[in-house]
Amino acid sequence: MGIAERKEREKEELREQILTAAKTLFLKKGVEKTSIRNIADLIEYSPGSIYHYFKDKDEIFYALHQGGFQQLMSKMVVINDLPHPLERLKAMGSIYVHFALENPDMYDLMFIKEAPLDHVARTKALDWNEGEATFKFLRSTLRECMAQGYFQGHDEEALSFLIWSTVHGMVSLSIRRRCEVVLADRQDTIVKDGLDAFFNILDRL
Amino acid sequence: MGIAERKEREKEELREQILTAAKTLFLKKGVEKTSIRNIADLIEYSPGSIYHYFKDKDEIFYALHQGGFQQLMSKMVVINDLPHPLERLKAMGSIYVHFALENPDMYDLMFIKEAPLDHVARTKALDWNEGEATFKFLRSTLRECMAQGYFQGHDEEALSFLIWSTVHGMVSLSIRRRCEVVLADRQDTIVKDGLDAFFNILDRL
DNA sequence: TTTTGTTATTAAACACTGTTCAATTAAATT
DNA sequence: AATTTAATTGAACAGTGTTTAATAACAAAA
Repeated sequence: MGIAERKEREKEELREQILTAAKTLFLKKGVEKTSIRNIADLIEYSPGSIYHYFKDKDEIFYALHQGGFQQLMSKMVVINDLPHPLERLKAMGSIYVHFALENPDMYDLMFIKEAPLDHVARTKALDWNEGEATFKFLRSTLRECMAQGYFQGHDEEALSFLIWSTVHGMVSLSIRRRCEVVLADRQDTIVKDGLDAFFNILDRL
Repeated sequence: MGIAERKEREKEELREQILTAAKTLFLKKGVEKTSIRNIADLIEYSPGSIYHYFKDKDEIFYALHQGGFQQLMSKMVVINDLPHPLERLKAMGSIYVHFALENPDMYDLMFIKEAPLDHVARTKALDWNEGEATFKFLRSTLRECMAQGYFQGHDEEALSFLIWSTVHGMVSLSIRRRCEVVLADRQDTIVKDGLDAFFNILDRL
């Protein structure tokens, strides 16, 4: 039955086409200003066709945001070369921040926008695998730090959340332009300076 | 010329009516799902009328978000009773977090959504008075801490940004539902636990 | 009191949006 | 060649923010 497989392959191909078109447009204009009709125009199909491949607009951006997590995770692998867990933890922070500042729209989709999580909530899928894997990676690294005597007396889960919040807070204030006016003079360096200050504190903890 | 004044007053009244209608709807349905027509319906005017009082939709929500800052600032005054600057700093953090969790939609508008800052950018008003005042308040409190010997060797501005980022990170991850699945079992307490862990670190710094 | 000028208000229109659906076309199976 | 299945379409629906020409309301001047 090679035909069914070819059809399956063709269907997957168009699905991929829709996704890359959506990504191109969203990186250029943002999620809100990327319409189904825009995507349809770019791949030269009618708007209605899109709905044979995706349930709705949110599903498209949920699929896109999954790719973002793969991208982020692939950048994380380099930390395996670092033997010291605290160095690994700090390297993770650097990679996270750099990823966010280099791919602000993707980061926005992954951690700030409500669209992908709305989709998770609506499909009653109680898990958000992409985000969970990333958080578990942080937790296990922190656990290794604690096993070596760092951060004694702290709750591992709460501290993981606190660390995540700190880096997320810095980049999301930057991405959503809350620094531009409040810290206008050192706009470009404030996130890096904040991260350095954070690392300093982690070292002294 | 009492007539001109009365007209001015009437105009201001309708402006206020639009604002309260917008606030009611936005707290019930969110910014995106609150339309100009919804607001017009509620105050029993035509949609076009709104545009005699506000340039566009963003200007309405910019005005609303200003009210949010007044609300937040009014809650901050109680810290004046605390003589110790570090206690004041921690109290500020608590108030900030509580405000965010009790008024998630307003916090969203003030610190997460792009709408109000888009308005700032478009009107070429290089300052965002509301946000700046709040940040300056944090900075001055931190400066007092440092004057009393706390946080030695740190850059005051960078540390202010780091502290702001930490509390903002926690509440924004919570508001945008990134905790729900990743930390499902302690959803309700994780922000409080994170804040406690943060205070612990500040004490030991 | 009537005319003039200003301001407020409106309905209608424009160009969009996400989404649904009946009709059409295309392709594979019988 | 006829039938079934799947893909694609254009049109429609109900909504969006915003603009604009016409109208109504009202104060000031003649």
